This record gives sequence, C-alpha cells and structure tokens, in this order.
Amino acid sequence: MDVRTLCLGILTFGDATGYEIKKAFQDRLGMFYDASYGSIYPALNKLTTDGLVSCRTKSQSKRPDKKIYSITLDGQLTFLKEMEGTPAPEKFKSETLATLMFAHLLPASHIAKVIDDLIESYQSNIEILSGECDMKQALTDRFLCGYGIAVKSAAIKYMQENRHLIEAEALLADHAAE
Amino acid sequence: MDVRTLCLGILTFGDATGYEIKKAFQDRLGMFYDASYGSIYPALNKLTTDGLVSCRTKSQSKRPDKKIYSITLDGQLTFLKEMEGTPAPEKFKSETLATLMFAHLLPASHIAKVIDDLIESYQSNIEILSGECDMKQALTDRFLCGYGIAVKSAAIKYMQENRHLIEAEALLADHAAE
DNA sequence: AGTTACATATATCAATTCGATATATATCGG
DNA sequence: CCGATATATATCGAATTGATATATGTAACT
Repeated sequence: MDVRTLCLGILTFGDATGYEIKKAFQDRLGMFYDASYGSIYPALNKLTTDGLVSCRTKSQSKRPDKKIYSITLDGQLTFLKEMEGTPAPEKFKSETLATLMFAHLLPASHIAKVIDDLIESYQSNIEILSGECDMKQALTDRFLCGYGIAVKSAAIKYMQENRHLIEAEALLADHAAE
Repeated sequence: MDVRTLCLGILTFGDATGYEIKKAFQDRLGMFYDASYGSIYPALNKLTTDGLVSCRTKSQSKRPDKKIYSITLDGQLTFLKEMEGTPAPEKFKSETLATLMFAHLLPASHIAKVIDDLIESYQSNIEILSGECDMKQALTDRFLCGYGIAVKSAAIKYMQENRHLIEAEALLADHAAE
C-alpha cells in the first residue's frame, strides 16, 4: 500500500483536488498515515496517466487552476484489489524515546523536559481526537479516534507512573559529572 | 536527529561494526527507531570523514574485512550537543489502520483477518518485550520495554472490545453487495 | 551426507518520500 | 493595517527504504 493507493481511497469518498487530498490525509488518516505534497502530486499524475483517476481543470481567476480528480471505475477495482493484500507491519518512529535511551549521558533537566513535552503532545492529541470523536457519526471514524485515545492515554499513564525510573538514571549521571 | 547521530549514540556503548550497529538498531532501538544498511553504511562513512568516529580494519580470511568503528572525543561532544535539541514529533504509520478506514468497502472476512493479524503481532511484540524486560538490569531498558508493553496491551484491549463496531460496517457492505 | 535456514559482513541502487521552498491571492481577527 | 491562516499548484535536494549482490560458517533437520 502506497500513497497512490490511499489517494484512490480518499477519492472513493468524493472528488477532490490535490490540496484537499492532502487535508484528508491530515484530518482523516493523519494519526496513522501521512503524506506530503511531494508524494501526492506525483501520485495523482501517475494515477491519471494510468487511467485510474480522471482530472478536469477548473480555471480560477487569480488562483492556480483547480484540478479536480475523480476516481474511475478502473480505479475503484484497482483500489479494492490493492486493499485485499496483507498490510505491511506497522512502523513507529520516536526521537523522544530514542533520546531516553541515552538518559544516562544527558542532564536530568533535559530528560524531564523531553518527557513533559511528550506527555503534553499526547494530551493535545487526545483533546483533538475527543472533539472529533463526538462529531463523527460513522462507526469507522469513531473506532479509529477511539483507538488513538486509548493508546495515547495508556502512554501518558505509563509515563507518569514510571518516569522516575529514567529520571533517576539522568540524575546519577549529573552527580557523576560534578 | 538522524541515523548519523544514533550511530554515534550506539557507539557510546562500545566499538562496533556496521553489521553490529544494524543489530543494535533492531534489538535496542527497533521499537521506536529503525534504520537499514542503506542509511547506516553511508552514515558511518560520513562520520569517519568528519572525524567523529575512527575506523580500524580487521582482515578476516574468507569473509569481508571487518571494519570496527569507535567514537572519538569529538564524536562524543557532537553527540551530546545533538541530543540537547528538541526531538521531532513522533511518527506512526499503520497500513492496517488505513485499511480499516475503508472497512465499508471491503469483505467482512478480510477486515476480521486484518484485525486478527494485528492483535497477534501486538501479542508477539509483548512476549518478546516481556522476555527482554526480565533480562535487562538497566533501568532505562526496563522503562522502554515497559512502555512498549503498556502501549501494545492497551491497543489489544481496545481492539478486542471495539472491533465489532468496524466489523459491523464491513458486514453492512457485504449485504449491500449481494 | 546433504540440504535448508540462519548468521556474519560488506556495499550499492532504484524508487519512494519528506521537508522546505516558490508563487499568488483571499480572508479574518486583532 | 498587519500578520496569520487558508487556498492551490508544483518542484527539488536530501534522506531513507527495501531489495539485491557477494561470500562463507554453522547449526539443525532429513
């Protein structure tokens, strides 16, 4: 599954411009899949060439022409076939947790700040997701929002209950450095 | 923070070959940061050029020469300075959850399988992490293993309790298709 | 004895993707 | 009136992945 396939998926919900597709990635998929213009625009070009989407241009005065993409029948079939494959393993990248790996080399104050920031960002995620969760009527959206909330909540709880472990390591190093 | 910096970090634990550094990424950082040979070997070359690591070659009969890298004093200072910056936001990519976004278009049997597989992979993660957690003496390692276990456990619990929501959507679609 | 799979060890390459940047304008709050 | 945000396109260098190539040892299985 690549950006191309997910662009097709987003277009099953209705026609959209590249700009709107980018927004859909952020708003609907952002939690577990993101894509940049640098991958979306080339993807749409390729999809158009392959006949999986069609594109009509709406000229606008004083703005770049709007290119509205629609999924074709061929595109729908390709999308469904693609989605029937086995999804790749999940990938998670956290510079914060990588930083904590080296807590014994860093100032305790920095470790504390990094953890504070992470907890705050999780809390902000949860607030946004809670708001969305209430608005959405579709079960799918609710399920996915709920997933995000459940996981982030568990992360916060663990961090708060166990941060002293890693902060102790950093403190030890601080004393050794003196 | 990039692969270069994390190679330096891994070398603070002791000298290593590129192959061993790759293993360290998998074994120690794998949960929250991974890197491939295609990024590790170029990173080590650059670090050597910049004088942040030194490299001695150990010739081995019937094997490629082993290149053992050591972090230099300059490398240690550079690493510490790098780690004091603010870590980038976390990134998570899940093709499985992206698939679920389109549950209303897919066969219920496929949705069920995809969820089963995800739960199984989480369970396997937890088992591996539990084993490691017991072995490790360092608080840092325990903290990070514990984090992984806490988060994956919450994910499993949520999935098991709420999967019926999304499976219902897929079933609806199945009936509509008939 | 043979074979299959995995571990050691290096390295490169096409393809993908990110993050930043460029270009223009509208709109809205302070 | 100004600065921030939104609309809308597109490209480019740099980083990264995942696959592949090359060799061999070693352990387990048949």
